[in-house]
Amino acid sequence: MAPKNKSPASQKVIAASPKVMATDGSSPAPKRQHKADAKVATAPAKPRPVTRIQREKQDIILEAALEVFSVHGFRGATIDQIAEVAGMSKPNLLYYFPKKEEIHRRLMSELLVTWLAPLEEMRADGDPFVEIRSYIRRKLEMARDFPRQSRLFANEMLRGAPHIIDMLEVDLKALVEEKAQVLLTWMDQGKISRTDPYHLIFSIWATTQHYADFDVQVRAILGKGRGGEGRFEDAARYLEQLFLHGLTPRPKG
Amino acid sequence: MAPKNKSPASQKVIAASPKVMATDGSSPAPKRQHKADAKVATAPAKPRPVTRIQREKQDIILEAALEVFSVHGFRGATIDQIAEVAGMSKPNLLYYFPKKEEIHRRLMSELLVTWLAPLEEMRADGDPFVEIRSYIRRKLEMARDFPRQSRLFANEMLRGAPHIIDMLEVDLKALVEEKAQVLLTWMDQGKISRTDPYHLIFSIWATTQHYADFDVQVRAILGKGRGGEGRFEDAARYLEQLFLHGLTPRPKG
DNA sequence: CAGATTTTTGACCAGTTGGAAAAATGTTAG
DNA sequence: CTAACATTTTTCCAACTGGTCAAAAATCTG
Repeated sequence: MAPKNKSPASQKVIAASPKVMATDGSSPAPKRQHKADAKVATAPAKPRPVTRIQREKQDIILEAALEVFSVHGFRGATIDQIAEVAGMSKPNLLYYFPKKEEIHRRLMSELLVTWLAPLEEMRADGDPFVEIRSYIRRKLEMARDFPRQSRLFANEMLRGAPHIIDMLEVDLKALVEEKAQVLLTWMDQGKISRTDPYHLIFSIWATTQHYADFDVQVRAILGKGRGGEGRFEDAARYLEQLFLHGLTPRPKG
Repeated sequence: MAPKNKSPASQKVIAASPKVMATDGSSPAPKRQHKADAKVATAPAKPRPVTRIQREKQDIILEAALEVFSVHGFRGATIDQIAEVAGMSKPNLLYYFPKKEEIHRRLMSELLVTWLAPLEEMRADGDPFVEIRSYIRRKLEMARDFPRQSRLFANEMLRGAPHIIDMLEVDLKALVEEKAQVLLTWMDQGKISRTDPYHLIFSIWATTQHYADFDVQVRAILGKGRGGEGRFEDAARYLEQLFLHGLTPRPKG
């Protein structure tokens, strides 16, 4: 496997998700305009000022924002903090993201995409146990490799998900319903134990993300000995046993 | 300007935990002193009123603080917000808790006690399945009845638990180690499947608290139909199956 | 290279924040 | 009733907040 993680690698995480550009449509055109310059009727020939520098700086900012937002939440984080982590002045940061909320929105929409990817990969035509096992693995790897994203997500949930509630109710719900259907099919076929597919998915989310969101607690309890890097391997083994053993249909006895 | 009563039921939540009174060093109410005996040289006796009113107001403040801290976290919450929810002016609130941090600290230390109680109740001399099942039930009930406490705890974890890391590494760790030992004994006796007791406990925490911390997500996915009050019953049934079925030792064959 | 454009910076602002001080208003024991 | 103490309110403040703006600096054009 790839027992590597750490900050430098995770740097690209968010940007490395060119999948869908969800509901954000922010044209970062920091074009300075005078009041007199009203919008032209049809502006199709809008030059895209997305220069190299702009993209780089935006990535740096988003990375810094991830660092701060994931710890303090939206309200608790300050632009100054983010700017400092990003190594630039506050006005300079605001040149790229005129609003604090905009940074967060970008982060959230990009996050959702990467966050749902593992579940999307669960194939109906695969072997149930292999698929579920792989899904758990992938989720656990994300908790290990991208803990900040996990915490960012958790922070948003705790607040009631004001910025992404729509996406949850539409995209996420649809995806989960689809996969729940897959699980139900497997159950009907007797391939896995009959149980509630929704709560099954919830429990996989909960158990895997726990190792990112409650990392401090996990470490504190496991201590120096077992709290090291190996804890994810232990967790993987345990969760596999919990879910697969639990799902194994037992011959009536 | 009428301070509006919020949820009267939830008002007493924290105070309603008469369990242990932990680490908060509220010494047994020193009566009011007259100046006569106040001037004793060796009197380190701080004037600690703790009148009835004080206790009432403090409870109101703590309740309001729970409401706000559990949503916005420590940094994101403001004293003004808390004061408004508590139905008093900011300076008035500061009269009872001179520091914002102090409110949070109180909340956290009281929380830890109630939060660990369910695990403490898991008896080594009981039937393993009954004990584990009861533990899961209790934790789930707490997620259902005291979701704000759960979120307060989660918020603290996400930040790295700066205010309670010590307690985690000492009290919590000791408790978990004790109970892990109990679980190991049961495993040795062949009463439950052999597995990692620490991660087993983690997974119970994760799955149960999920229904409080990620409540928005759960509701969004289950929709109006199954997202109602019944979701906790469904969750209880599911989790019971997951853990107990998963732990049932199967006759080898 | 000049000129145009993009990026960065420093000064600044209005509103919010945690908190201090003190005056004003209860409350209560004697 | 009244002094002593408890509580509340009013006023204030310095630091911080998200954000603006024009000018300076850097970069990109031809």
